[in-house]
Amino acid sequence: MTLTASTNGKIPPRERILAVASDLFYRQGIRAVGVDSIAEAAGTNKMTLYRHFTSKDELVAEYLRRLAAEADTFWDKLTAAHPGNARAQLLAWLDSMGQAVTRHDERGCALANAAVELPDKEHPARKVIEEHKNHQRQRLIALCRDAGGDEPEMLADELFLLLEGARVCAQSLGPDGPSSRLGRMGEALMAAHGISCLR
Amino acid sequence: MTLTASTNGKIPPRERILAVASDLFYRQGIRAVGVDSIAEAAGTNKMTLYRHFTSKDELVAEYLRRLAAEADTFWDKLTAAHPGNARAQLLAWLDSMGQAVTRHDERGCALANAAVELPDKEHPARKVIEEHKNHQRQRLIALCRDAGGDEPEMLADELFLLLEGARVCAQSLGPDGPSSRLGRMGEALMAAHGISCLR
DNA sequence: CCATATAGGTACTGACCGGTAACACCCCTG
DNA sequence: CAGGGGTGTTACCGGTCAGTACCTATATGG
Repeated sequence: MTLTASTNGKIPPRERILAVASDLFYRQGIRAVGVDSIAEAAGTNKMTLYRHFTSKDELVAEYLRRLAAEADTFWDKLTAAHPGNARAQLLAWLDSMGQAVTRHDERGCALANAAVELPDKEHPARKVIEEHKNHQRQRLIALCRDAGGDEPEMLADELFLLLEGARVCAQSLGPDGPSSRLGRMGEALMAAHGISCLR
Repeated sequence: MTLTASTNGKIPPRERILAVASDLFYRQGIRAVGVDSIAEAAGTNKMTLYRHFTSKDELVAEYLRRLAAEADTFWDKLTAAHPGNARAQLLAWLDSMGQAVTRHDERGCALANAAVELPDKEHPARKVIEEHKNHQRQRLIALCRDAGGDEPEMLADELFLLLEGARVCAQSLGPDGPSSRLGRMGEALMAAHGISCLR
């Protein structure tokens, strides 16, 4: 029926639902997407959806859990690509973020967006968001420390906030606004903390 | 009936509706708040609401317009408080933002949050958001230029993204996370661009 | 070949959504 | 006093929300 239903080869419904939900939640917003439309776009129905997820809130939490895991895998790849070279890892991370932020379909960090959409502290997604953001921050701090600059925690938080800002800014001023300068800003900050950015 | 209805002295319904809507939209999110609950909390009813606002979308746009105007007034006061002294204005701005970001009821920038909640480019709120963010950025650029640092546009965008990041980060990691360091980060950036931060 | 598990289909619930129609009211002004 | 604009009240519209009951179809594995 729907576009995505054609990719229904042997992928089990749970995966199809999650894939479709991820796309819709990210592009249109969590509250804007109903479970009916998710089920339909996944080429299944609401009953099957509720057999795999106890509630929409749980589906949202799982959607965010997947993204958090993907982000973590991305960090692992970054580490493996420049083994033992924290400075190179940091530069590669910055470069990737700079590119991601200027993509035209960029709608910011799905986790951060979810935090905006779901202010209720009891929502199951809140724990996922908080833990992931904390985890990312800690990895960044460790990276800055290993890269050998002074005040590594300060540098890490600067880069963290800068990225967070660039991703949200891209949604209001577009990918060609201040967000497009994220890479250069990050390098300037690294330099200011005594980490060379020469390749 | 409701708490806010007690402040119903001589304030016309349009103002009451806007005040209540601002509070609810900001705290709970735009999509999470229905027009019925706004009308009820404003001590009036849906009909009166629709006599003053053609649609919920228009009410949302007006809510954001008010906030944008308030922010502009705040800038004007800042300018008047330190006439002719751009450096002092910049420091005062930074100080205010640092304080705002660590407030416990902080839920970030209402305009930026609205951009997250309303991805539809046709929504009347989008224009308000885009214009306001652009305007704020330009004011910040002018201020950095007047303060006499080198690369004023770069500094302004750095501060801009840092603030945007701090406000969104406060929603995931709380007011005591990286956001609490906004002030010091901003001063470091100013110093890096050759603007003294001594009082 | 049968049993069980998983998936699809349909129809439904009760609540809420944004938005409107019709009518009574009250206060201010002419 | 008459009139009218702004307000309040109630009931309603069609649509959508999250979530469920019940039944059928298919596929897999003993």
